[in-house]
Order: sequence, then structure tokens, then C-alpha cells
Amino acid sequence: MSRSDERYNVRETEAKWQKIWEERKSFLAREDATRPKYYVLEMFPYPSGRIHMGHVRNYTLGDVVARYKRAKGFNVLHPMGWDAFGLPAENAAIQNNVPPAQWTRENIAAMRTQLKSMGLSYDWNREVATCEPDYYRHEQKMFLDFLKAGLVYRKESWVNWDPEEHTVLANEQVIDGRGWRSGALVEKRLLSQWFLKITAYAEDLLQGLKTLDRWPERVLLMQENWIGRSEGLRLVFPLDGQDDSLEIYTTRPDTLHGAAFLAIAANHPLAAKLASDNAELAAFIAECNRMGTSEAALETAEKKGFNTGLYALNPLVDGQKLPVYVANFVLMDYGTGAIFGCPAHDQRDLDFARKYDLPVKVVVAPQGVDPASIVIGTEAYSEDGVLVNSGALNGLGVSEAKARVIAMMEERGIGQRSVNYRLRDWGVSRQRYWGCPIPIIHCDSCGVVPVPEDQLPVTLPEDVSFDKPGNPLDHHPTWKHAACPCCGAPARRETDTFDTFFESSWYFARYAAPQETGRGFTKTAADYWLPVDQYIGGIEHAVLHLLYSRFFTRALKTCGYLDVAEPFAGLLTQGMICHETYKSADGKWLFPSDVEKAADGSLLETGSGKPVTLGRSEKMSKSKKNVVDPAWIIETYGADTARLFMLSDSPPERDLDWTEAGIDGAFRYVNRLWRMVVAPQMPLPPIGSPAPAAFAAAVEKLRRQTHKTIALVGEDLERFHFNKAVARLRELTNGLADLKSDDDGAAWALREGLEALVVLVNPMLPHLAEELWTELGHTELLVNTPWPVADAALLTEDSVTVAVQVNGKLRGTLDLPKDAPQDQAQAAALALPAVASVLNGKPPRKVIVVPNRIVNVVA
RNA sequence: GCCCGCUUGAUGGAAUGGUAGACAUAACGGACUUAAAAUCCGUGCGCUUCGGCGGUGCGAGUUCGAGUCUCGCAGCGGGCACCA
Repeated sequence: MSRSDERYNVRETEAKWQKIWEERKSFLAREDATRPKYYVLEMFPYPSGRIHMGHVRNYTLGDVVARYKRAKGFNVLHPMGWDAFGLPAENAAIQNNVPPAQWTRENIAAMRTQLKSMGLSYDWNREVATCEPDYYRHEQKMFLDFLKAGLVYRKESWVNWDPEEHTVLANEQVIDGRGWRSGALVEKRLLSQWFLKITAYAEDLLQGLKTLDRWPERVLLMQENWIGRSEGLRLVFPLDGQDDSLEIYTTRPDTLHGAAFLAIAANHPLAAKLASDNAELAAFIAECNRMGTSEAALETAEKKGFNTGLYALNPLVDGQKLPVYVANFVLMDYGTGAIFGCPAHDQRDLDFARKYDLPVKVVVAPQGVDPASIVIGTEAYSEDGVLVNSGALNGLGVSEAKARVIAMMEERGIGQRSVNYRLRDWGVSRQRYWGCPIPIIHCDSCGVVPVPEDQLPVTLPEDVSFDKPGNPLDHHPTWKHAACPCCGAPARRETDTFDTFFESSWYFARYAAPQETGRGFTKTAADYWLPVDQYIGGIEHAVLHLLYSRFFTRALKTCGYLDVAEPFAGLLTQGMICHETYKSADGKWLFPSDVEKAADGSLLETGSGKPVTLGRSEKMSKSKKNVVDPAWIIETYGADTARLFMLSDSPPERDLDWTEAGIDGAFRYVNRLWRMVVAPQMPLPPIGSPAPAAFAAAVEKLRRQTHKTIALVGEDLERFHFNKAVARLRELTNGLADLKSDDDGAAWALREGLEALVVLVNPMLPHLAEELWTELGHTELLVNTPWPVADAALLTEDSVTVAVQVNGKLRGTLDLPKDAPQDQAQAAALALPAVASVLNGKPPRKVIVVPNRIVNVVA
């Protein structure tokens, strides 16, 4: 049997190279001052038990970068670990009666095996699991350090309360105002909770965005909007006939003449005071508190208010009395929890005014428009303009008027310029079991007492029961009871645990020194490896995870842990994996594996043969069953094929459609490449044979293509244009396959081209590339082989094809010497018959010559 | 509701403001084969009087020249602080 009849044995080959890389410790990272470091990190997964296609895409992207940078001579750190705390483990415990710790550890083991089958170049010695005490003990210490640094405080905060299950619900567990399991109407409850002062760094977090020049623009914008810096005025309104007054915050002090009402949040202290002897108001406040805690719920709810009967006096308009409402769209957490409403120039205020029949007075008009002609219907005018109907402010621009009013109020001592942020402090308390215990003890006589550092870690007990509703830590027989570190009297442990964003806010630093026991990491290791040079993950983390990590980095710096300004220097946000959806005749979702194509192209349910309805391609999700199991793909086609498919066609930041045909196409390419090297069309000269003195024209052309591909694929990888890199490699593959002549030069150029192809394809198809590298006669591992350098002499062309247009329309092309003089290009273009016939003997009005690109004749 | 993104052949996509559709996928035709698979070769936006004309979601604008820049509109998708 000739080699061309053999088939590529994917499974054996991939397993072989994975074993060799592991034995030779190819991917271990060590600190090394002699080489530039490169830290590439993919967002670590929640250990759900099986990898999904999103993981495959994420880790393939990271691995291509890691392998490429290694070949470019960088000292690469490429670690992996587990974001192991979280709700699903508790849900599994309740549903399947498995302890969360066991469930999580089994999932980690299963997923680790799956990830290893992908051939990812991780330093597995640095693996971390956040649910293990040797990880979370360090964040307990960080919390205590933050506490000492004044970055932690306790305050009352609202949560979603399920009255039937006696548990706090996550926003995602509240569906249409009801608990997802119990179906009970969710209430808001006040609980005493721990907060981290992220707002202390608000300005720095905002300014820091300017330094992140390798982040996607839209993520920077989302962070900027999240921080939400605004400049405005805090202003005190006296209450008519009361000793009391009300302080409001506004970004539109210029519209004070158009004020129609004041509104306070349902949780405003004044509302609470008034409600104490007003049952109707108390009921209204209770209704507000039944709304979800999410911003979307607040914003989309119908604007409602309760007239308190109080009036406030407009400080700018003598004698004007404004009714004071309690309103459901005013947030206690933002500004002062009180606003003045100017219906003509704010949409929410207008909606409110229309509902309660309040006056709408125009005080800003577009430049040059008669204010009398402006009629406000259902849309407020919030654009820039000139002040009208505003006494002394008339004629001023909006920004001048703002400054004038602020100055006036500051002068009168009833207001002050104020910078406000939408950003709120980070509530880190969670009333859940499967999380890192908050290292605090509550003592009846000493109050809230931090656990002394020498008593860390506070270990999460694993012998817990989910039989009773509520937090298992609360009804654990012994865990809660501890002696007060101050007075020694019997006291209670804090049963809340940390938000799981806590763990993911510093894991990137832990990877720098994962074996360190004294602290989370050593300063030397962190300062060597950080910042992460390239971070890769889903866009869904664009705001919270990234912002919390940026905050942690600052807080850790404040506490002397490290000395970097930002955790992630570069960021790549990948798109989602989508797949067609299928529904059975009775309207149930079907897995793609349960659907087959009939001979006539129609879709049928496997087994029953019933017809299947095809739905649009959507994000892969368990609920719609449009998922494909990566494990099955890797078993059937191999890791290289799965990796190639992830990189082909779609740019990484865009959504990717998973198709059967696409994976087949990738598989065909893997086999084609294998055949080309194993059974080339002509015998290859030995490694290192001297190049012939001259090459035939066709061979010379191929060599140019080879070297151009080397140069361009490098550029593509630097810019993460993986799909373009794949396209170029396919072009080179086609070029090599087309080489027909069989003189010495051709054979030499074929070896040169094949070797280049194998080395260039290595970051994407590492197993196949190693195999083919050996096949080509090399003994050194490809993982240790440097990236090739293109021969500059072969990159320049001596002639170029130039497009010729008349009035912007293509009329022909010209082959011109490279960098030909402009007048030569112009003369050649005008001489073209197609150009001459359009000009019809008349001289052109103008000729634009872009050297080596285009000649445009303006007739 | 607010914020953000996307829209190019049958499909995924390519195109420093300069020849729209590279490279793939599906389809179709051919070669090889007893046959199929695999493989290889070819066709491949629409209209056309074969000279061309029209085409990058829709409508305007800037420019010698617009898929690319500007404004407006539509459709689809994502995020919104206790999912991670």
C-alpha cells in the first residue's frame, strides 16, 4: 500500500503529541528576566461538568496566541483554573442530593479531561480552583486588609426575598416578579450587608480607561457609561410651612424655571417619616418595594407617584410652590435620592407630568426658534439650546446657564457644584452556602469583629443539608458558633458568603504564584507577570467582571500587594456560538443530533421520521437544545479540526454559526494537508539542501507566495485576524498543490513551501503540525521551533496591476512597473481604448493617479 | 426605558476611502470508480440587445472615487449591578 492510500489517524496522533508535550514539560512557565514575558489568559470557566462550544472557541483563541507568542520568543504564561463557587452547585444539591463540593470537584475532573483532549498549551502546574481553602483563604485576608484600609463598610441594602422558600433570589431567579421555583410574589427586603468602596476609585477607574488602548472601543464605552460621571448641582429646597428641607441632585440646573414638581425615592428617609402616619403612602412604598431590584425593571415600569401633600419652594423662582411626590423611578442610591422634575426637557419627568396633570413649561429652545411656537406633546426636548421663559437666564446657552445657576446657588449657600457617579458601591454579601465565607464574627457585646488573621481560613463546612429552606450555614449544627476574638464569649459567625465575582477579581494574579501559601501571590511574581498582556473572553463580562478586577487591582495596590495600574493590558471579546434551532411536530425543541436530512432536503426527526421545523440560528443554549457537544466533535474529528473550524470564516469578535458542513470542511482540510506532506507530488530534497541558483518563473511565483504568506499570516495573528490567516494558509495550500513542474528548483520550493505551511499552521493545528514536522524529517519539536522570517527580497513585486476608472467607474486595468511615474500611468490609462471611447476625443477635466493602485479619469 | 453592537452572493465571510465578493460552505456539471464515499477539474450576484447596466438593509449627504466617512430610518442581537 502506498502512503497516499493511508489515512490520517487523528486520535492516535493527537494523543501521542499531547503525551510528548506533557513529558517534555513544554508549557511550564518560569520567571526569566532574559526574555520578554507574555501573559495570555482566557476567562476561567465555571465547572458545569462539560465544556461547551463557547469554551472551545475561547480556549482555541487563547491557545493560538500562546503558541504563536512562544514561537516568537516570548516567555509565555498561559494558565487555566476553575471559577468554582456559585449557584448551580446549590441547585444541583437541591435537585440531585449531591453535596456542592463533591459535585464541583467531579465536574472539574471531568472538564479537565475534556480540556486536555483539546491539546491546549496550558501550564497545568498553575491550575487553581476557587472553592478550595488554599485559594479562598487569601481573599479572606484581602477582605480584612481592605477593611483596615477603609475600603469596606456595612450598610442596609435591598434584596429579592422569596417569602415561601425563605431565601434571597438572584435577579435571574425572579421571573415576572415571582420566584422561579416557588412562584411566590417576590418582596424586597432590607438586609445588613458588606460593601466594597469601589466608588472611592470611580474617577481613577474612569481615567484609567484612557490607558487601555488595546481594549475594544465598545467595552471602554460600556465601562464609561457604567461609571456614569455627571456634573451637576446639589440644591436644597425649603419645604413650605415646615422646618425641614429637601436636598436634590440635578444635572440640569439650567431648567430650574421649568420645574413642575419634586420627587423622592420610595426609600428616602422623608418618605419613611411621612409613611409612619399615612397608611396609603405606606402601601405605595410597599408596592414600590415589590418591584424587582434591576434597573431594567425600574425603567420599564409605568411611572407612578404619590402626592405627599407637601410643597417645596423653588429657590430660583420667588413664591413658586412645587408639589412633592414619592416616585417609583427615583433611585435612593443615585445622587441624593431626590430630584426636581422639569417635564419639558426630560422624558421621564414628562411622562410623570402627563399622568398627574402637572404644568409643562418650555425653558430651553433651539437657537433661533420662537419659544411660543414650541409645543411639547409626548416627547421632551432634551437637546442643546438657548434659555427662554427663565428671567435673568434668558438668552444664555444651556452650559452657560448651568454655570450661572450653580454659581448663584453656591453664593446663596443653598447649593454646591457636585460630581456624581452612577457607579454604586459593590455589595459583596450573598445569603448563600456555596461561596467563600466572610471572615467576620458577630458578638452580642463587641459587635462586628473581624476574624484574626491567624485563624484564617474560615473554612466552609462540607457536611451540610439542603433539606430545610434557607442558607444551610444558618442551620448547620456547629459551624456558626465561635468564640468572640475580643472577649471570648460565645458568638456567631457571619453566614453570608462573598459574591463569586470576588474570586474572579484576583485569580489572574494568583496564577503568577499559585503555590504561595503566605499571601495570594508574591509581589515579585505579580510585578513580573502582570498585567495580563492579552485577556480573552465573552462580551457578557464587559462591565462587571472587568470593572471589579480593575477595582481589585487598585485596592490591592493600595494595600501593598502589587504595583501594576491595570490588570488587563489587552482585551479580546469573542462572539457567541450560534446554531439553527429545530422543533418537532408537537412544538418541542430538538437537539441537532436528533434531526436528520431526508433525500429531498427536508428535515426529519431521527427514529420516528416525523417532520421537523427549522428555526433561525440562535445562541447555543440548553433551553433551546441547539447545542453540539464538543466532546463528540473532538472524538469524531479531532481537536485540530474543531480548532480550525473555530478560527475559520468568522472574525473572533463576531458571532459564529456552527454548521455540520463547516466542520466537514475543516476536517477535509486537515486530511488534505496531511496527504500533501505524507505523499507529495514529487520527492522532496533532504533538509538543508542548498537552494538552486535559479528557479523557473512558475516556481519563483510560488516562492513569492510562500514568503508573502509568512509575512501576512504573522500580521494577521498579531491582529487576531485568525479567519484571514486561515484563508491565506488555504491559498498557499492551493498554490503548493498546483505546482506541477518537477525540476530540482520545484522540489526545493515545494519543501520550502510545505515547511512554511506546517510551521505557520502550528498555532492552529498543533497536533497535525508536529506530526508533519516529523514527517518532513525534523527531530526538534515544533513547539520549540521559532517563527519563520520572510525573505524581504521575495516580498516586493516589480509590476503591479492598476485599476483605471472613468468618473469612478472601472473601465479596465493596466500592468505597470512598480512605482511607475505618475505621468506614465496617466498616459497609459488615457491610451486604453475603453477610456478613449468614453472621452470621445475631448481632453479629461482632471486625472487622479494613486501610485500602484488606481487612475481615475474625470471626464 | 437606557446604553452598546451588527446588517455585503444561496451561506460564513474578504476588501489602509481606490478593481466588491479573497478564502471557504452548500449547489450544479465533469473526471476517476462496477458503484458509492473520498479525491481532482470546472461553473458560480442580478439583468442584458453581449456594447453594457444595476448591485454591500433603506433614504439623503461629503468626495475625483463610499461596503468603508456624516446624518436620518428600519430590522436583528447583547448588557442593565444577586447567573457567571
